[in-house]
Amino acid sequence: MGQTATLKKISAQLNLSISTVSRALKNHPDISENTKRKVRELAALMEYEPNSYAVNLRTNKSKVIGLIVPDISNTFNDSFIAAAETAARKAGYSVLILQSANDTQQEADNLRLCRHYRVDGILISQCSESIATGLAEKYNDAGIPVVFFDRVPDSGVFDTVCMADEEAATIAAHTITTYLKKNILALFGIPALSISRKRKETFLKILKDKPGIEVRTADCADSRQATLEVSRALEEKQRPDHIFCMSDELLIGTMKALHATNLRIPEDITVLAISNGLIPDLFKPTISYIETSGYELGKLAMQRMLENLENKTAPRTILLPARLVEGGSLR
Amino acid sequence: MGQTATLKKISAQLNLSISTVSRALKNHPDISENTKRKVRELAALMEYEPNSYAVNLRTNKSKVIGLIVPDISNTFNDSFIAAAETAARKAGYSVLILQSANDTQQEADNLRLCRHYRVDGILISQCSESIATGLAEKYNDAGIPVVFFDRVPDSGVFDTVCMADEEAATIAAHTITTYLKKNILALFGIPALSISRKRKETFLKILKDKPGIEVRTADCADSRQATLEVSRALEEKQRPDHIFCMSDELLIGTMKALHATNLRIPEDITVLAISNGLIPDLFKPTISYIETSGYELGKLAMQRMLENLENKTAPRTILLPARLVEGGSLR
DNA sequence: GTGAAAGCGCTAACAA
DNA sequence: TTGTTAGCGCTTTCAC
Repeated sequence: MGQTATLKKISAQLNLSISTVSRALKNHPDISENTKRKVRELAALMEYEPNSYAVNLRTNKSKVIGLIVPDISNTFNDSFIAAAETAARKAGYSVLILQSANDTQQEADNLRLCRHYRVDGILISQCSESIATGLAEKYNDAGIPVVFFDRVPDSGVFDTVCMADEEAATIAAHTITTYLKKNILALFGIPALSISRKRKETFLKILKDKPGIEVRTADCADSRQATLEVSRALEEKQRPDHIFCMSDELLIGTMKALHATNLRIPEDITVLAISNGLIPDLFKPTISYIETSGYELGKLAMQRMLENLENKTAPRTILLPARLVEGGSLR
Repeated sequence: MGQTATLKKISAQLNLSISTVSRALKNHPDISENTKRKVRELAALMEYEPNSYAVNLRTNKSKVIGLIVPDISNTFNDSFIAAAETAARKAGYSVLILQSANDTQQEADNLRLCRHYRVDGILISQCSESIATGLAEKYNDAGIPVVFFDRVPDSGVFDTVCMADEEAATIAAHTITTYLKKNILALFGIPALSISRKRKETFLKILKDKPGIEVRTADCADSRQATLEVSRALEEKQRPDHIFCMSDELLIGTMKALHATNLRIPEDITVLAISNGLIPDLFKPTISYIETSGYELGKLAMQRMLENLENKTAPRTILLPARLVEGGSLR
């Protein structure tokens, strides 16, 4: 590390004690203006930067927030991260980002790393339901706030920030009745996640007893599987006249399948997605979508975290309202 | 923080000294198997996790690598980050991700934060040319390796990992002669960045003296501006028969403009981009592109960083070879 | 207005 | 094989 400036070195140069220098840099009222000036000047010259490790060891505050996501490279997660980082920075916090790669073991490792780095709080979008939830309780008890976002656990005992899933699914279902669609293919994510289950249940409940509406659903692990499911459905004699995708990933898979056909949107088939907003705009016509803004969610989640860091309050469930953004894929 | 386990607490419970416990957990040969077993059991029970701040203060190694990017939410950067994080994790490092938001001041702040957190190394995609470069020299001198990626400085005195820009631009130019294109619109990023300049210069040099080829270029700050430039060019009486985009962002802007017309790809106009690979596949037909894999680059850059951390060697310039991925947008 | 000293949790040289 | 001790850089109480 070469010659890093420390309080000791500064104090030696100025013939002052370490504590005086420390106080001077903190603008402590006890210290004379003259001393403060001298200290500050030398500190600037030597490019003094407090050693966070010493500070944290002493104060037991790391000013770091752990952010655990299943995967960074995902238009939703990355805009979430971008917003969260910005909000944290404003409050003097940094963000340690950890990927779980949809792996339960790695998710547990990440929680361990958060302990290792003594993070002040944890923001997590869980990949496995059980593990994270179990550990979260302990962290909360230990005074480390845990805020779940996007992929949140079901029970109401944790702080959660996510889309209004029921509302979004309701909008999606109502669109179908509004546009008089008859033959629906609806794609959802893996049912292990509460976010998938919630959206699917609500969606189906509303359409269930509607006469003359045929709904077929598929649980897709990824975009590739969505392509497969859509291609298969399109080959059947009663092909869908409407496809609903609960995420960007599934929309991408769907469009790949549609592009392989000559079907026109919206004349021959209509499409609706739940999306972060970038992807749907790339198609012609643009795809109508129900917005889930990673950016907004990131801002909200970090705000909630900072609140908890201020003083821990009772768990709250924060829902980001859903809204329909009209593209050209409905008719 | 409640009751965090520490060496002290463990040693008290077992009537051992702190150092014995420390050594036992490190599997030091001096310690008896019996003691090791007892210590490990209690440590597991108490969920002991070494306090990284104490460790780092003592060892002067943080096991953290600072990763500074202009912006996280960008398909290139996020796949880079994902790959870099994975590679770092395997080597026992964590990654502190900092955004510069294309702001020189914030970039300088991020470098300060890296000092504050005493990161072991810095990976940076710079947003301003001068600042980062100046500081990097100092860090390197202080024994903190700095590796530039993607948006790298020109001079050969730093470690850099990026695409083979000249090669990519060469491929792009040759495609034009191969397909007998006559009227080219070529979009580049802001010229303040060496990556833009390099690609543009090479591209133009090759096409310069080719008879019968008309090249028009535009420097675009973002996707919106690309849309504008393309729309404008398409309205002219001598409209382009080929558009080249040096990035995904510019491709998105270009396609938005093309979607607003009735021009068919590739019959009426052809398109080629330099891209990370996700975006071009969303269109119909898919867009041909010269691949710049954020994922590959992230892996390479982190490998180079780890090498430097092992033992610092002379700066090296690592280039990721370019390759053309054929879609349906050329003819 | 300034200094001395203790201690955060850990490692490692030295002692026993 | 285990214990003692010093010290990493900082904050903070207490003393002067």
